[in-house]
Amino acid sequence: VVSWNTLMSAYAKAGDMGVAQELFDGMPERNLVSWNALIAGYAQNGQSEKAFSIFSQMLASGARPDNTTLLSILSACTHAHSLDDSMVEQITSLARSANSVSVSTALLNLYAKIGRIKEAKEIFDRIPEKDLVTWNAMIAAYSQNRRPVEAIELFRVMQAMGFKPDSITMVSLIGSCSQMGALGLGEWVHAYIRKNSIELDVYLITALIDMYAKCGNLDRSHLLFSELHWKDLASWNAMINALAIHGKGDEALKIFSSMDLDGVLPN
RNA sequence: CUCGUCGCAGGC
Repeated sequence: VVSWNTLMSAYAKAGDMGVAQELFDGMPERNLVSWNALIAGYAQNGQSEKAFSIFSQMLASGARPDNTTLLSILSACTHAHSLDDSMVEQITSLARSANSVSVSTALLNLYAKIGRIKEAKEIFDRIPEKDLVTWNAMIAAYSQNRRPVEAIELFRVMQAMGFKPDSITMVSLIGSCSQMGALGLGEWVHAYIRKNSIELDVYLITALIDMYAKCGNLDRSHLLFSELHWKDLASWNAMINALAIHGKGDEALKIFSSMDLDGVLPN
């Protein structure tokens, strides 16, 4: 079984769900991990509907879902294009009774993605042993729902409780500063990043490029962009948008035409 | 052997 599971999840990770499904169907025996690997595969490949239908088959077969199953299903819900309310209620009631930090964090994230921020915060408050991922998820929830003030307030609480933030925390904070047009605060966060040697990855640099542009400091955006060596689609878009905001359409077009020289295709 | 958190733009 273990070898079949390993093989199946290798195909799932490679995005070949056709083969993964065939392996699952042809297995001499299945265990919980087999179900979990198949569901996780569909969830990770954006085929949420398939993940749900395998999940129902799993329940019908008498297998008991564990926390890993719930995490994959919650992830499928979070990335689904459309969700009916009865599905959400069913999954969330299962997830609420799981009493696990990771399941609660995934549930919090689902509520946030569907705009039910109040419920997300309730889940967050009830998690006794919050870890870094939990804090990051809630701060991101506020940032993504355009509630920058609450995001920053929660970061203060996180600090007061002695948690060390990472680059993911910083991306949400910088995003909040962009939304508020708060240059001073943005510069403070940038200084905090340097002082605490937080890793500057593409995500964080892109957030900084966007923040400086939206807060009126285009030169800093330019500088960060030129120092960024592995630019991806989002970082190019951020820089093009930065120039556009400042009325520099000609420069934006120039940057746009150098994208393909860098091997990135515009969207 | 399977699992939770992050950026730009666009669409609506």
